Amino acid sequence: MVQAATIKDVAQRAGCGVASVSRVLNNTGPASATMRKRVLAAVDELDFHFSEVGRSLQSSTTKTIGCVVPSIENPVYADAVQGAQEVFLNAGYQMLLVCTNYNTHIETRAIRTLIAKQVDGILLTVADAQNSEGLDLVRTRQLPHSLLFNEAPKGQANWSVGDHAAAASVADEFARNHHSHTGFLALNFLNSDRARQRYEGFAMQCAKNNMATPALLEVDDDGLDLTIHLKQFLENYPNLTGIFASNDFLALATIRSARNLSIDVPSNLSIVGFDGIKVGQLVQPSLATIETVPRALGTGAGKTVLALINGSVAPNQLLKKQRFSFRTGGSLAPLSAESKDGGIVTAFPPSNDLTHKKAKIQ
Amino acid sequence: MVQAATIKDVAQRAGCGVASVSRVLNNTGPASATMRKRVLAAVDELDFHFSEVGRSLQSSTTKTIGCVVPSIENPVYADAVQGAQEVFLNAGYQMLLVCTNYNTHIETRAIRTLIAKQVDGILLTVADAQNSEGLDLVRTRQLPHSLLFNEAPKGQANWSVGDHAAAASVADEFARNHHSHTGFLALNFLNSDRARQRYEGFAMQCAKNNMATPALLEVDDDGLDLTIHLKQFLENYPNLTGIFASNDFLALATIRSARNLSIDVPSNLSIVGFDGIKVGQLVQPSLATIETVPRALGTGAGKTVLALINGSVAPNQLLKKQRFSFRTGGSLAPLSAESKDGGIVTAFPPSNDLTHKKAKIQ
DNA sequence: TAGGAAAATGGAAACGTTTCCATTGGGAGG
DNA sequence: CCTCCCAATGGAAACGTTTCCATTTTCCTA
Repeated sequence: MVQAATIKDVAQRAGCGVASVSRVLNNTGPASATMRKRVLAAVDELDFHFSEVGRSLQSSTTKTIGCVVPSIENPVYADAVQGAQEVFLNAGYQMLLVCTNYNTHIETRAIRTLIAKQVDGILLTVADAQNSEGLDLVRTRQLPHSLLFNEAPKGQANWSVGDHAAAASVADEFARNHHSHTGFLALNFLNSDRARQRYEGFAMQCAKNNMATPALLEVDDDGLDLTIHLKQFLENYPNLTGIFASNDFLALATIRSARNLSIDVPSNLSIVGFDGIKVGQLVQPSLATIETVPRALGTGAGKTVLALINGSVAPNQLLKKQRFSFRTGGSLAPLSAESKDGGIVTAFPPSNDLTHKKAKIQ
Repeated sequence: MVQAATIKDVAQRAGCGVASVSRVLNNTGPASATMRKRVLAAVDELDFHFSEVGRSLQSSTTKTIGCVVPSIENPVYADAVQGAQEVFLNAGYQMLLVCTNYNTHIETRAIRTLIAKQVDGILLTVADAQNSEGLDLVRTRQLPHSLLFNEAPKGQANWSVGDHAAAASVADEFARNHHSHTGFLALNFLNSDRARQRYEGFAMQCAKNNMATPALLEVDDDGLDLTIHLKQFLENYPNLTGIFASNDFLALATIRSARNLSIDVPSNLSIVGFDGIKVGQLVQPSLATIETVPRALGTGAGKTVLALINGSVAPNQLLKKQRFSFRTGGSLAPLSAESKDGGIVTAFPPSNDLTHKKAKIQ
């Protein structure tokens, strides 16, 4: 690490005081033409650049914004993060990124560190917005911030999908296609308020549509092979004709597992995903899903934080209808009369056990 | 923004000098039991936390590492970034992330800013490692750094796939399957040294295998609809039986476009991708591709930078064979004898065939 | 040419740490 | 009881900026 020149070196070289250097370089306050020339020359010779650390200490602003998300391996978060990052960069800010892996302990510690680093603002997706130590810290310091993907209580800044309503619309689509026995497939159900809201929205709307309460299947890793889980799930719930997967990867993995089990999608089983990732449109059958706009959420939340920082007016939140939409796809088809009276059930003989107990499969 | 307490406030409250506070809190130097108690009490009452900015200024270390990549919308980079980020976090460092969108101007500016912020190290994927202003800056400052995905000249730190060799192995696979007329499909060909290296490695090995020089098709946006491009490409090169796409998304998009054109993959056209993204295994036909280990590259490069920072020994680079491997998949099939003597050529008539009749296009 | 206002300039304090060094106080050994 | 030593403690400098304010210089005008 070669030692960088400081403003003192420049002053010495230019034969002036540090104040003059600062004034010239920042164009603040008066300076004679000769002084300008001398300072600029010295800067050039020494390849001087300001130390942002010194500046931050003096100005108590770091031009840095924190961003906390569960994981950018999920393209939804990745897109949002990238969108926010671009907004920040254009405004002269840089972004400190932390991925928490849905671990609240990491989440809290990360937020603490970001505060200690004196970020000017913070963007965050927490595991549970109702109960987040880190979020409380941010709030009590009144640090400019916006939630991302999490819904916030009363008028607090947040950019979210509207998981409850979106999931409800999936129930409506199943109803429109005459499915009445459905399942909900979740990953990280315990660690994410979004997954829970999706389940609740879905279940609520199923009830409204006089459909059966959806059966719940939790999986705890996103390994690709759901085949065994799916087989067991379908054995436990032989009437099932549709599955709502809480994200598109799960949905695609389910389709593939169904293929392994020789269950045709959609004629024997309909699948709907959530998120609207790009590949969903490339595959065969194409994936019916909730299409979301993660990038727009990211840029929106980014702009909100910037507005909070410099006291300008925040951009409008997205209207409800712009936040998600149902995307039709080949993985969801109307339930045929044939299927209804047993077409697929032959493969999964009805069991006597009609109770909807939770199918938690390790 | 509520004003945070400083070490002076703590000292005042505890009725001691700031030096004592520092000693107690950092466990450096002696302190009496009563002093300890008083300081700790004051810290508690004021909810004091050190300002990392003040610390950085004094210690000239920021516990921050920069990371510059083209885009985390690409899961390959996202995985690598996340891996590195975890390594950093475990070592007590945080990560400043910048996405350049393959724009060298942004790349250079970002690196400049990171240096001004006095990051302790930097991880970077540049557009062209042979000619990168930003990389030069990093090198002349002797800032601890590692390249990621870029290959570096002579013993400089880098964690890369080995694009040339990997692409060569694709040529070998095509040869093994009796394909001799192939195409190379590239995105960002002009902006990425990786894409060029892949093409070169592929072309070189094609030549070694006595295959035709691969036809090159560049596309300039990653919109999903390659159909028109593909149609034209196949018309221009009617003998083509295999396409090597420079990443898996392009490969999947190509398969889908082929489907639109009623060209069956793999019986009429074989496709091989690059990267080995997860969904490649979920789709039908599964994607033959070069499987890479982006996460391992990210963690490796992260550890290398940390080692460079604290002078310890860097982890071993991955051996060549561990960096990539060919993953077989349903999208690549042997060219059948039938096809060879005209079976598929009906769909792709030789240039002397005037009919140019293709199976149901568009 | 003297006077004065405006322009130019530099010194120093402040931001929040750590650490060097000097000072204080207490206890043990003579 | 006096020394001496060591533990404990606090003051102050240093890190790299910005900015206030006092001082010097310049340049007009009377």
